[in-house]
Amino acid sequence: MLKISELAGRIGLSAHTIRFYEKHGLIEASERSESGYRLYNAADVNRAEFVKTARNIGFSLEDIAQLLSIRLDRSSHSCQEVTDITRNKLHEVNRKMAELEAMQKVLSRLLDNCDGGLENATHCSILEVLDNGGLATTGRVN
Amino acid sequence: MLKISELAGRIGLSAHTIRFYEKHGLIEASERSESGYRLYNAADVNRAEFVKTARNIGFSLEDIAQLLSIRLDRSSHSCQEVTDITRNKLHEVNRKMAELEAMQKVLSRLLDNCDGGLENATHCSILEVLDNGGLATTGRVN
DNA sequence: GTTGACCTTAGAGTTGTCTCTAAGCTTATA
DNA sequence: TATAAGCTTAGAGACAACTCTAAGGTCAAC
Repeated sequence: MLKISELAGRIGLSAHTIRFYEKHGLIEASERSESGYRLYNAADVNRAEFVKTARNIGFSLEDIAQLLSIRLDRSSHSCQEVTDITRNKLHEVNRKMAELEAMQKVLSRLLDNCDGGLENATHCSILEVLDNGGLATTGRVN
Repeated sequence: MLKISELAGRIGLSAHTIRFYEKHGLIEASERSESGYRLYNAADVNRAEFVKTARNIGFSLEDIAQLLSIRLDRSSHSCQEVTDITRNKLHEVNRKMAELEAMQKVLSRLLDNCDGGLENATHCSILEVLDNGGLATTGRVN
């Protein structure tokens, strides 16, 4: 049976975060010592590691809560429920990537068109673009 | 002179957001009507449009505050200050993209290895991966 | 028996960007 | 003149995922 900071050290989270996860139903200590200390058994540790792994992959705490409830009773959930959660996450990641790619292109083009020298910013091409509502349509990167 | 909701309609922000930006020093109304209504002149509108354009590109409000202070007195700032802000933003975007790409790869691989059928989740390969600490080292996508 | 590390709780604070509410004043329209 | 739309302010609430604090109890070592 591990105490909270032992579990924390083992899975690489702070004790604070573990309590926070507990409050949100993700991690639990199946026992308490006489003095009220949380005590984690092997199953608790596995569950905590599951949470950490899912978090590392990028699942939200809410996603993880759903995954845990499936994990808790695998036979009454379908495999599809798991892939749905995973696919939704992938779509979300794809959406964010597309946004970031757009930003990346614009920022790169702003930098390409500006030498960034030590002269003053009176004719700075980046400020001009910002003043003119963005990159011109002509020659815009798609 | 535009009132707040006229400005809002013009640049595509809510009046709420414009007041919020004002509180953070990004947008200002150089005049008030007798009754206290904000009144925006052409320069105010240009400034607000600058803010909106920069926000669309993805600059944070803090970035924009810096860009605005340069814009306000271009001759006492160097072009380099502007490119520095832009370059930092690009680096930040690149970092986030790398994170998202890693997530994308893992999620795709999880989905590849799981048929996601309606059968129950007893042998769900995704749950297994999560239970085993992540994708195996052998064959890991770099 | 004292020090210091560790544990407990409830709850507040952080970050960034809004978004909304309440309570009341102003302006335009019918 | 009545009504509705629009404006004002200060301040609260939302979101995610922590992060920290205060005030105190517990435990191991010396």
